[in-house]
Amino acid sequence: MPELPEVETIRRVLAKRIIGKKIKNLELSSTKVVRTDHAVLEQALVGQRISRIDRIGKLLIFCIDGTDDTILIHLKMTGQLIYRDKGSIVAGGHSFRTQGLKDLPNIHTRATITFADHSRLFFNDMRLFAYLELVNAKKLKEIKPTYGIEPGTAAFVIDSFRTIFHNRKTTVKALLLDQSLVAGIGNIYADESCFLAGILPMRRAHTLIPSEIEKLYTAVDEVIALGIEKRGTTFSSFVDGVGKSGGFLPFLCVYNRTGKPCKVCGTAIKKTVCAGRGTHYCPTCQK
DNA sequence: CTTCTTGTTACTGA
DNA sequence: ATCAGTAACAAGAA
Repeated sequence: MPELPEVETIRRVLAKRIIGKKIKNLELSSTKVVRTDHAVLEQALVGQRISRIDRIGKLLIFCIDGTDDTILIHLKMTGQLIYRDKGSIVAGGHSFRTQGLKDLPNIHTRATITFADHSRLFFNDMRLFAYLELVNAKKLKEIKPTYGIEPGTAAFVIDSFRTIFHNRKTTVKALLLDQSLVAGIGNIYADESCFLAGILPMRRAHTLIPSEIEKLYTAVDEVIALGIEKRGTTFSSFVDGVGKSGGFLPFLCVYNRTGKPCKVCGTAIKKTVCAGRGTHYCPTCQK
């Protein structure tokens, strides 16, 4: 489940490796993962270079040098972007079915970009939720305002956070997961933020007193920053831009720790459903 | 076999 | 009209 820290980790790893490289070839699957017509994509990409990689929330934006067109990639739940140098590519010759998933391409590879130096970028997705799409500057401009304030940016200020919680009857968790309000938080970091703030995720947002909103604001900022520093959480399928696991798993306090002792007070971590998602919390530390 | 997993959206109902 | 809650999507693990 790549969330902001995982997507940012991928962005940083890939930026170091693919920016400025000439795109030589594209291999695209006919699944719905590739949303743009193949011929149109080839026309836009082959012979061009990626000038920069941006990110809004969990959405990656690959800018194409010399044009206003961009490639959007959303990994959704099981998407992966893995870069391989020329020498590390496993030679073909055996079928995908008998091939290990660490070999690339594999059965889940939906797009492959080959650069002029023979290095490659693989876009994998086990389920077919992730997508790759070519959009022009006008369309991208329309997408941007659909995202809310983002932890780690100048727009992430306490006043905006207060406004989000003002008069909202829904749960704290639902607000944190709403990308149009706060961009980049998913199930893992929502639960972890609530734990750090000492607030139950199922609390109604308007019942939070000012000091609680401040605590949650700080908690979100800190959890996301630490997540980025530890290069994301590998819980199921996340790997960074070169296939490495993230390092945040040992820092999780509640997510996927049902029944295990709270790291602060020793109480067994509980799990319930909130905002339609598995929700983990410490019944003692969180009020 | 059933149940559970999640990011986003479309739909439902109040 | 607005807002909140949930089913659906998909495919694999347990």
